[in-house]
Amino acid sequence: MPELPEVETIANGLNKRVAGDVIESVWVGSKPEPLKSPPAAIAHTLEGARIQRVQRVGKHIVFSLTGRQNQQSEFVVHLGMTGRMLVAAPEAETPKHTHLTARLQSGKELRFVDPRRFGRLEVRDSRFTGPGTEPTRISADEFADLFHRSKAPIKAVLLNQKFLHGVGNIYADESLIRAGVRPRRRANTLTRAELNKLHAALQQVLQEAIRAGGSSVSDYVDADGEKGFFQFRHRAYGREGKPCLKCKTPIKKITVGGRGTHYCPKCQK
DNA sequence: ATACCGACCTGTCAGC
DNA sequence: TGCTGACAGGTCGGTA
Repeated sequence: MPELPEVETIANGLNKRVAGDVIESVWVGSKPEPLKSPPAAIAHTLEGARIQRVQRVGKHIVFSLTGRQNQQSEFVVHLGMTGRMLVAAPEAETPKHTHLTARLQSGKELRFVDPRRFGRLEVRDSRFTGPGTEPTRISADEFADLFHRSKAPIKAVLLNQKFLHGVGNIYADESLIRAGVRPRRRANTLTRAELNKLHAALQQVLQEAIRAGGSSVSDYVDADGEKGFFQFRHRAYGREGKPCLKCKTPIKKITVGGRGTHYCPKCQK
């Protein structure tokens, strides 16, 4: 489901609602799939801990915790395709596919729900910095350095979290159409001017999407149950057959790196 | 080293 | 109405 702007929106929403709260008790579902840490370790780290703050790192939600003995730890959540972190009243019905619930001192309940179980939960005592570089902060020079050597299609490189973390299928397509670059172009064939354009386009798209609260494709909602509205500003993603907003040429859909990929055959070179 | 491809899961929707 | 298959915002590990 969620890429950088959606995760950022969710993390900010969670931060507003649970920062400062204390986790009193934790229930972890028995299915091992969504867990990267053993259930007992998750429960042990979370119970009694105070949530200092909630932030986004790449596509991950990071809860910074202080334990009973003042020890620092982190609870790292990856939502996969369909994961959700919800803050609910305890009496609210528990949704299907709930894998973790945490009772908070304030009376609220934090819930992790994930039908497809592609999400991951992990506790750790060292700081999580993510697999790659933050696309929102990278400079044009660093950006060019990162990409100019790879022979993979530029879209595949944008999706590779070890380079930039946080960019997913929607924002890869949206930044490429804004930069006028075809998704199948080998990264090392992009000129410096094109890389600069792509760098600017990506940062602009991410910023706009964050301001819009993310893209709600199908059923995405943030921590408050609010939909984002960046989907109305998509130029490529989900617009197969519809006219390009610039030149009216129908948007094409192909597969790149195994992912559905949308682009304008005329505007993108 | 690099790059495809299936696997991991469930839900939804289009087509028959 | 109901079945089947394709597809979905992500990542990992295997194979060529």
